[in-house]
Amino acid sequence: MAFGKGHHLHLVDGSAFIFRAYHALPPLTRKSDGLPVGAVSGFVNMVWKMIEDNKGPDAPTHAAVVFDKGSHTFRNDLYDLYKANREEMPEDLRPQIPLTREATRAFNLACLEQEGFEADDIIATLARQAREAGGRVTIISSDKDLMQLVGGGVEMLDAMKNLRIDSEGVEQKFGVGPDRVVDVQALAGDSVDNVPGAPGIGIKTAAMLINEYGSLDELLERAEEIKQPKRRQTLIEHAEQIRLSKQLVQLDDHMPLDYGLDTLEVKDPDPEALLEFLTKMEFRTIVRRVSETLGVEAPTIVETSDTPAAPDEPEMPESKPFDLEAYEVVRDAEALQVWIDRIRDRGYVAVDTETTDLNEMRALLVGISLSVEAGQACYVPLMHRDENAGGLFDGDSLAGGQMDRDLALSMLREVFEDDSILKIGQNMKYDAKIFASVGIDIAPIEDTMLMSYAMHGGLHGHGMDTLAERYLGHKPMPIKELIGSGKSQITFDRVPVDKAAKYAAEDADITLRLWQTFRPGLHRARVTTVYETLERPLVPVLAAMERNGVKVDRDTLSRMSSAFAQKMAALEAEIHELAGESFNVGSPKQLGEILFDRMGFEGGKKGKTGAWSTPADVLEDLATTHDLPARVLDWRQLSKLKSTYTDSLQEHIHPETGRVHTSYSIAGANTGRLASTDPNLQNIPVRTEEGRRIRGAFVPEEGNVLVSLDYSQIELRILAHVAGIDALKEAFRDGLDIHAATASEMFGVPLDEMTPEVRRQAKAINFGVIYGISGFGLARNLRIPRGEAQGFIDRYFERFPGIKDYMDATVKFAKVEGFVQTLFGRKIHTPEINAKGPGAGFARRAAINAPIQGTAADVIRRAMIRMPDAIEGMPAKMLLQVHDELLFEVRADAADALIERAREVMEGASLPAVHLSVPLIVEAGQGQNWADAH
DNA sequence: GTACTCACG
DNA sequence: GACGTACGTGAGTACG
Repeated sequence: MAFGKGHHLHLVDGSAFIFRAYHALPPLTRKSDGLPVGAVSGFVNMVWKMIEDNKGPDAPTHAAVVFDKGSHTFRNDLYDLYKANREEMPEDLRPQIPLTREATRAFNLACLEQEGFEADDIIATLARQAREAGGRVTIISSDKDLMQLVGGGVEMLDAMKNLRIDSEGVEQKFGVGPDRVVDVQALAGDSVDNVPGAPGIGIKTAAMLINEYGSLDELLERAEEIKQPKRRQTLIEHAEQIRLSKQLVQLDDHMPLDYGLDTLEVKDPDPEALLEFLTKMEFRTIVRRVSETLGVEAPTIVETSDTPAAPDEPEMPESKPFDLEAYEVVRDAEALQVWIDRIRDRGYVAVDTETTDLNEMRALLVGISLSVEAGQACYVPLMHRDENAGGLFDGDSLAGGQMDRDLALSMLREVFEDDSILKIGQNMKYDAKIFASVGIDIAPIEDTMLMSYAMHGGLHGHGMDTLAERYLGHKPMPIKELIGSGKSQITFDRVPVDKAAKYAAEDADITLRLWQTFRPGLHRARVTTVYETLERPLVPVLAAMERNGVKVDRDTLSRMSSAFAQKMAALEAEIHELAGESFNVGSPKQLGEILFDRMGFEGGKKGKTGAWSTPADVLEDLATTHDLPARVLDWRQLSKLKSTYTDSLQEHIHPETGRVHTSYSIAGANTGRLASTDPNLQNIPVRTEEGRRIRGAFVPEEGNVLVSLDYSQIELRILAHVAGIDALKEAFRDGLDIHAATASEMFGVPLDEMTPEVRRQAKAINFGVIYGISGFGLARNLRIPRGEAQGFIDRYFERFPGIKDYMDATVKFAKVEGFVQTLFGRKIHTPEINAKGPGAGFARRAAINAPIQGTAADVIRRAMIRMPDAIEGMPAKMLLQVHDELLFEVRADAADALIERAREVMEGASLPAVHLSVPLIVEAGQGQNWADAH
């Protein structure tokens, strides 16, 4: 039947339905296996309600559900920042997307989507066609972007509020008729979609201007006539940006479509197909309702034994015991295919890789374990060596009974790179890097370690052993049983396959069970957003940075090592001479005996073990009166630089890449900071001239430069914001030297009369505040009497009373709730806060510091997560993060462009989630090595 | 394996 | 009134 006069087309904004369903509903999982289906369930209910509500005389004759497809549209080509501030799609929503398509078809509704276009464009095109054919259209959506389509037989319907929107409704919302909505939107911009518009002009002003001038074109043409000088200037200066904005908001109603309106005719749902889908999803209520309405018998949904924990129950599930004998060894393609089918059926899989090395850059893939259901897991051995062939010549031959590695990987690739299948791992960054090394880009992912970090940060570690014991009541098989320890340790590929399989499959099994346990907990603890925006998206970003590595010049380090060794030998001789005897300068115990027992110096302290303690500050005091401690300090500095940096860094240069590849632990630091290990590249010297030379060994490849961008005073800025200190905020807004400003405020010294000494004291106090200041700590840091330090603190609190209030409030919150929070919702638990004794002081200061340090950590995490997209296409790589600094390597001619782009991302990183009342400022530098890039 | 020391933010 | 303290990390060395 050809669409025409008297016909009525319903166009449903399907993507909006999905997001509404996802965010409005608690996380629902399919009972039998834990598959996330909350959004599907909500979607199905909304579609069903829509169908029921629209029966009767005005029922649609034609209908379609329209979806967005892909994230890149022609609008991104017009403006690369379009929708750039959108948070990533939550990963537990991703596998539900194909299911909503399936649901639509199960309802016998046309399901439309097209690559490169938004759902809105398809809707616009169909609405135009229907109107031109003389029919009526109802758009089921509340999206204001669609309001431009209203009029001439087109209406909108907000299905949630059951509200019809016609031309009049649009005029109420925008102050202009539907035909001028685009003009108003172009002027006002849209923060949600990141449409720039004209700065300082909102919907109200935009509507007024359009009404006055009739149209946007007219307005821009006659902008000179505008009376308000500022507004006139804005419109003239931003005319291009406004025209671009119009292009962005203007829907394309002439899309090429492969189907006509005629094909969208409404058909009744086929009860069998619909109920089959709903039964598969295990939606009991809707199955019953649909059956009743359609007058058919409801199919039964099989009850399964492993019921997930109810919301208030503890997180320990009553689960199947672990049975190592039940695990399967996959030895051929047929067996692997069976597992792949099971995975596709489920939509998710727990994965674990076994390798030859804990360091991903050296590690070779040995085998892969998979699990799709608690208690059921398999191991796919790939590169195990023949344990019996330990001889001189056949020691490297492969053990029998293993699949061809390349075949197995090509089969698994289809699953690991499939957008609709969730891959669950414990510390997925490790596995992602291993897979990257064999050319597999694993996504989307879920990480049980990071789920635990988001939920239990501060309570305990997040390694698999800890989590399995705490939350599954199960102690995993220790790896030592397989590979031994110490000198006789072997690599995993030497472990017999059958033994290896039990260990490996158990890990996948545990990971799957942890995921099932943690999933509901994440929402209950209200940290889903933290996990989804600050933890999980960081995994691929860090994996890429670590694989990039940073080039380190071996010769520079080697020359420095030799020079240090010579100087140390000379100092050592001098020290022995001064001491009158030979001893190990590197032994604090022996040094203490020389200094305090034999030479009779005062001021030494003994440690827990009764040995003398000789930290640098004590030696510094002694150095004022004697040469020996001074020489020891020099020796220690060189010793540190040599062993920790110039020597050890050389050993970390990767033989193939010639670069140093650190590893970041995401869940290591309690506050949300990253930690760098193996080697630690977050503590490369910078404070002394001698040490700073080590940074000179960090270099770019030929034709490139290193670019460093760092947040200026980010923690103090955050403090000013969270504690609401107006004086500090103003100082930051005015771009003042914050330590000098603090000193001026405290001591009444005018800024232009500030002395370095007074500024230094204020600086120490500023840092002290962030650390949960104490008179003792400040006194020690500034080397002043304790009473004087306390006086400073009292004066500071007097000048900035908000700080004290903030500290007290934070501690009180921690005592009541057991945790503190960052501005982005990260929780840091404080289990010791109510303890008695000295521990209470530590916990108190940690609780004060955590929200500040943690918020800063969250900010740079957000910047890092956005960075790959922001610098896409530029000849630049992000290499390192050092808490408030990001280091890039970029082709020399693109350095300035990179700085501009990266700075924009970093300075705007808190948005749109948090609007700080102080600006975030990023300082940038570039050079031929890391020292010069500062 | 623990303690001490010291490099960074 | 005494006690013991700046916050967060990782790594190398000595020593038991």
